[in-house]
Amino acid sequence: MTDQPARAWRLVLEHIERDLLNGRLGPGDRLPSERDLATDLGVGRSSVREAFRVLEVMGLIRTATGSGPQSGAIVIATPTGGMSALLRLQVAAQGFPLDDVVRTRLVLEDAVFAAIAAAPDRDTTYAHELLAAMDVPDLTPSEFLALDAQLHLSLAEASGNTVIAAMMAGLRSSIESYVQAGVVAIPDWDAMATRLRAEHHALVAAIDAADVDAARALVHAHITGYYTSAGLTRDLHPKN
Amino acid sequence: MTDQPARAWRLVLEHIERDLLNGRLGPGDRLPSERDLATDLGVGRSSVREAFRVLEVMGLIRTATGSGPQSGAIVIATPTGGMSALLRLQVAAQGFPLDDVVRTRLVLEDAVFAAIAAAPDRDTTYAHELLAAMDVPDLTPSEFLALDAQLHLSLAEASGNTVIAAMMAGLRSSIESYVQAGVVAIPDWDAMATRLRAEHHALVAAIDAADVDAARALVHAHITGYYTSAGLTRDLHPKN
DNA sequence: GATACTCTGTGGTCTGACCACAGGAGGATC
DNA sequence: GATCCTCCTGTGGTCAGACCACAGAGTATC
Repeated sequence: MTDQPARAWRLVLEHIERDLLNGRLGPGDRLPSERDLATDLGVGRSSVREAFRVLEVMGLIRTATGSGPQSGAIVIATPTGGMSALLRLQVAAQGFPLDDVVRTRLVLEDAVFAAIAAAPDRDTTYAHELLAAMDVPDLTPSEFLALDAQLHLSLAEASGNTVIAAMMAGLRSSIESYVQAGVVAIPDWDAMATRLRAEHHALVAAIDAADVDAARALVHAHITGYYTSAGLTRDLHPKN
Repeated sequence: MTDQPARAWRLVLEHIERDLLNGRLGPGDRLPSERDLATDLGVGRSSVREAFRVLEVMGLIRTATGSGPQSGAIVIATPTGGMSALLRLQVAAQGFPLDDVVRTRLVLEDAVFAAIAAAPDRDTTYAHELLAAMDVPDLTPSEFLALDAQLHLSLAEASGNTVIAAMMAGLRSSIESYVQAGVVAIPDWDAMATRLRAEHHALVAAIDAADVDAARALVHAHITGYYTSAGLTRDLHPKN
């Protein structure tokens, strides 16, 4: 792609990516030890470690000390963590405006609900459990919002698209601190919680009824309503 | 968030994220030197470097040697690169199935076209230039596909949503190697190129005419058509 | 046979040492 | 005084070596 200056850690990264791409390395496999890889590639161990760190934060590998088959660096390919870290940092560094994050969430949520509602074998038992958990009174805003996030995330995962699920998780975590901070801007939290509960119930009901259009309209109102109330976004365009 | 074991490089990462979040650090700002940060945080320089590497790959900072105001680590917040790296590696490690990537691209492309077509002040001059460039005969598949990617990406950027644009760029780059490899599976490349050209022209025309529905239908057919022809995906669900 | 010990290899970290490089400070030159 | 050149400083990039904590396998002991 873009010609990068030949840095040692990039060499390592490219080497591993190549092994991944042609199947020499796959989920569950163990990478060579840092020392071995360093000597094999003719770089220092610190350079290997820098590459490993990138892979770890991106959710590609997990590292463990000690000996045995579970030690060392192992390919795991857990996309959620990496996506969360990336989006969180980019939002923090103002690479992504909050409005765009919310708008994107709207787009993806839309697709999620459409996919679930249209799926013949949708299973919403977990969603119903979360709904019940959120109906418990006297939840703190933090607890409520955590369950809220879990509900939306579980639906995203239920849609069957791992990429969208990971992106949703990332988007959510990227604005989490802002959402938490926005609670104070909501004059009557109890009223807001009641409203969100009702909207969630309606949302899941629409899914159960396979009513795609209703689900879309509901989720749109649901999300925009909360963010504008919390003072996090300006008015969002009707579409996208 | 998830309780991580206290690792030195994580400490650095969290420190920088905190500075980013509360505004002590912003785009264009220079980070302390690696040595200073190391002594300030009470960690080794190698740990600082590991954190910097993560930030660099994620597109948060850029580093430069030498002295002066342009040297050192500078916050840039360029999301595209990081998103591309993340998605590319995750696809390579089979964390993201190819089908999900294509499906997600469909969802986002859909939103892009809807947003552009609905925008009152859309400017498609660059898109038209790219269309003209693609009309040049005797382009190699590689050149053609590169222009194709550029066209779609430019439209995503024109939609005004930086998050979606970055995601589109990432999705594209994550499957680039597969797309290139899939060319050989296409029996008559010239016919395919002709078809893609026609579809692109129709797509941009729909945008110019502000015909959202037509644009959506066209982009859907456009993308699914290519990927199935290249043998990259099974049949994709009609929605999502 | 069960238990306790040692030994090995792993990542995690720190330190110190170079290198190449870019830019500024200061002197030499005109 | 203005210009050019040189040296010096501080930067990231890299490597080598040294510890540490840890987990597991192998071994000795009871």
